[in-house]
Amino acid sequence: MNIDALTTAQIEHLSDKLRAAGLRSTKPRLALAHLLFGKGDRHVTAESLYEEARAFNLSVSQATIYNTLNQFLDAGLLREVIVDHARSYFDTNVSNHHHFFIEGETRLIDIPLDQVSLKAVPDAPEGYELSGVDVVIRLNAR
Amino acid sequence: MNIDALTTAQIEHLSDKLRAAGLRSTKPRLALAHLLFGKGDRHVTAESLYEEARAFNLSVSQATIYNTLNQFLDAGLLREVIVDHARSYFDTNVSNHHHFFIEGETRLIDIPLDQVSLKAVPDAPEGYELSGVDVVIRLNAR
DNA sequence: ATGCCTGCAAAATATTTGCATGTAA
DNA sequence: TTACATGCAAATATTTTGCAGGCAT
Repeated sequence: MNIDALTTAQIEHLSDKLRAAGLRSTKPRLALAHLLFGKGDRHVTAESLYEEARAFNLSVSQATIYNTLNQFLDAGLLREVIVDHARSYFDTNVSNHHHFFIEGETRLIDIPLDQVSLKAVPDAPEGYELSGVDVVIRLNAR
Repeated sequence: MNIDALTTAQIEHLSDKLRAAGLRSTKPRLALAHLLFGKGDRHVTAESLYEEARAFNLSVSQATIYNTLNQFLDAGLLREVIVDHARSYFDTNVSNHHHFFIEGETRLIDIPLDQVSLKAVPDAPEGYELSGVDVVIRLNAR
């Protein structure tokens, strides 16, 4: 399986998505966009995406993986989830929701927003404005 | 100001705390414990504690700062707060509570537990057990 | 005396960046 | 053609670790 197996319609769709985000449609970006957005919501790390890319017969450098993830992030195509100081996680689901994080594994699970809403959000301190609320529920294997 | 300015009572108190945690009472640990626990709840990074230690006329290496923070963490004297992949934060308040994090600054603010409790905590997926719930409210300067 | 601590420097890890080359528009 | 992308390697930043010497118990 590789990028040449994609249909013209798939490529057009991804190209449009990239251009709508202000990014040029290039082969590495198309392939990474396909991996990221082609099969529903998912979570990746730079490393997991790099390995997937190679399995997809795409020769991208790690720098391009990082650069692409950061560009997609800036463009609002991805969301970053900070749960582990060892590694950055990226979520293709950019809507408001929260996460389970399994300690010791490299794995996140989405929690729909309605299953974990807050009773009340405290006011931001004077001079600051709220930019986001992240809830992380940490799990251990039983 | 340096560690020799501490009273015998202060030193005894900190020594007891260290020994109760299963750690030997050494000069670097006493001084760091004084900085960490001597003035109410606070948040530090390895770097901020390192600078404070030097201002306190304590010559500790960065390795000792990191090792000590990790030992205190393992002993339950500190809690780690994961909000930023650039750096680790340690909180001397180990009770259940949440945080404001100011984007672009190196600063955390505690939120008392009763100001931000969840309506409901979702069940852990089969095979896992809940280990903690972290709420981070991100702020930007207005 | 023994085992835990510490400092120093080197290693390990994740991520970013400079620069020359390549490619989309 | 021109500006943006990419690959490679080197740089950066944080944290961890190996080892020799020091200190608490």
